[in-house]
Amino acid sequence: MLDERKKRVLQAIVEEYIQTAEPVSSNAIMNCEGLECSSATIRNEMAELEKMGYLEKPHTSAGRVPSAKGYRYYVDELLQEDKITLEEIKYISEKLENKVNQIEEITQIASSTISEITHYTTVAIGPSTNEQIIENIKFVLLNSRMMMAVILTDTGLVKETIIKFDEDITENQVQTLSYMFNNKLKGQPITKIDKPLEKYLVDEMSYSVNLIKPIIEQMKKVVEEESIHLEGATKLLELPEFNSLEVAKNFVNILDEKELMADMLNTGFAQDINVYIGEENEKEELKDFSIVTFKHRIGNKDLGTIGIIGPKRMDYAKVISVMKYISKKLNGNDNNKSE
Amino acid sequence: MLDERKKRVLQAIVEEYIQTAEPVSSNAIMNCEGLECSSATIRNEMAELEKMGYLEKPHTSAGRVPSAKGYRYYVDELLQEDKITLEEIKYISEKLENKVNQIEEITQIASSTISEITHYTTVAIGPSTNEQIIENIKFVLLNSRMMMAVILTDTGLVKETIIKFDEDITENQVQTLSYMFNNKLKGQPITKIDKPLEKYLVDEMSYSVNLIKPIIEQMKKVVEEESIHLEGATKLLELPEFNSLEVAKNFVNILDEKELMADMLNTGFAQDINVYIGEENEKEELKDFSIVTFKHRIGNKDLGTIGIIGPKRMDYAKVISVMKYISKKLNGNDNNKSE
DNA sequence: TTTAGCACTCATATATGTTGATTGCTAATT
DNA sequence: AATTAGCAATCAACATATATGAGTGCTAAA
Repeated sequence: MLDERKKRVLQAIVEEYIQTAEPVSSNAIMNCEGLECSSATIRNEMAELEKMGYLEKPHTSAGRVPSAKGYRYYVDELLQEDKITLEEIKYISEKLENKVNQIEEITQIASSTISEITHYTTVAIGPSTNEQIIENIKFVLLNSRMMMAVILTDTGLVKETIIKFDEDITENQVQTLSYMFNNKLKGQPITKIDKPLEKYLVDEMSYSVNLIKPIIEQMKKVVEEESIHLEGATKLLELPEFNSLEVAKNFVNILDEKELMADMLNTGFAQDINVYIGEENEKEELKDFSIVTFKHRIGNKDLGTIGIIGPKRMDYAKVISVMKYISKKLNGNDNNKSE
Repeated sequence: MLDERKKRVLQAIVEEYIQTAEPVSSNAIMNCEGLECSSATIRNEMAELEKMGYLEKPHTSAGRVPSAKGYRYYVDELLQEDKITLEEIKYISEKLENKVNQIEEITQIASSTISEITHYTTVAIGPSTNEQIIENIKFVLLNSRMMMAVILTDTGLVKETIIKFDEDITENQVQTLSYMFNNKLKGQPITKIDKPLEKYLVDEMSYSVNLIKPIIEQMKKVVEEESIHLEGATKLLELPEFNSLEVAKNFVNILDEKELMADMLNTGFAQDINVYIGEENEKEELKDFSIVTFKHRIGNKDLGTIGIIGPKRMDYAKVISVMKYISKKLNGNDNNKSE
């Protein structure tokens, strides 16, 4: 357990470092609130905090920098969560309330709003489709060789795809297909669109392979697609820690790897808001970054995940308060009178 | 007009510089084909070429670098276009023939193929929708307050969007709407989906505003959306000229600006393949890059534009031959026996 | 327990020297 | 008249030395 003054020192250092990105010296925080003592005293405290693992020194004659443990302590114990302004609350409300009709888009809008306010990069991923239940399937004949399939799920998600055939099809065929597919799939999880179904329809129901195969394949493909959405990809490049070309390149490459992003968003959801600081990230590539994520859900329905990715010295107070607010708004339990 | 040896020298310098990204010295090209003379002679030629504006010197004791004028001369007069290998031809054919069914996707596939082969960044933009003619409109009732609209155009383009209503709608309403819209819009340019139409339907045909307004607005929106597709965005970052953080950041920021990209692809199409070298680009931001574009069209139907963006010292020979080949393949006049 | 004082450390900045690639010119050669 | 060898001059790039100063850690006094 840290005594009161050590907490103060740690907090001051974390906050100063978040702001300046420069190692913090004993002088720099001497005049901070609640620290009315000399730099020498602070140096002593700093030395102890370092021994306990909360701080690090880049080199002997530099100031101190928070360690992962330091950030963690700060986030868990010291953070003050009221760093969201009234203007921001207003802005968020506007953005979200305007467009509540597009269920797929809402996560993206939330994600871009977060990026705008925090100036970090955000990643949004749609709901993991394979947990969803098919509510309805529509087939629409477009022309003699093209059909559109529309899949509706219980979460309100809509996936649509165009299917092309090598032979002509008729409105009648589409009708019976539509009936058949709905009959087999309504109320079933979306993963039931698979090879066995194709086999069943061809072998047992004696539909033509040329007809069924493209339908199943295309629907399967579109259903499995994960839609990842990046916002503010270049924002981090403005930060001083990205002044090394090495790091900047690295970051851009990370963002390019969609799978990594998806993984990142899909790990562990113990709390409503999850914070991973530097080395706490499972992926090696992310160990220089901090990540804050939350799931957008209504009831127990997963509607997507939003993550923010920033430097280890990200402004946790702001990020977390913004995330909490948006999460509350999205997930419906908003009893906040913002206007 | 340049004499034969000057041409040789210019060509050697351009090609060497494209390969190495280092200023080219008189020694370096002494043993090039058709240049059996001493470095001193080459130096004399180089000095003259510089005076004429084809070459530049970064500083006194460095080699020469081609100027924009130099590249231009090279592209117009000296370039040999057979820099596409058999493997590449095979690869392209495979990629393109595999997926000729998705009309929207084809431009993107072509674009990603080009990026893979050339190792530059490519940008693809869909056909400019507002020239297209509506062939058919389908409305599909999804549930009591959601409808999907599908628009088919003469180029085979399909746009679809979900429309939500504030009041319940019936299958019957959708039927008459569908009839009405098709009646008014079939054979019309896509730009006819506009405010006057809304006004007409509401005022003259006495449809409910609550019904018509969301339909028109949403369809208008989806039709106007420009779909820009980037491929290999990080590839250029590997090139030595992007070793300056300044340039790298600048590049990433450029790619982020969708409008700029769209503009870039939509300027001037005098030739089938257009080459803009450095300062020749209208946009200030692009003056350190070269851009090669071509339009994907069948007959006089515009199906999209593909552009490649690379350093001024891009491998024009390769890029142009790949682009020409793909353009030929896409645009149908392929009388090349590749297999 | 706190703090003033001071020697020590070390990244950063600046100046200075060295190297080597490359040019441009001149004079000799073809 | 055109080509080429030879050589001084140039200058970025690298390496090395020197100075600066911000910041610490320790000691001893308050």
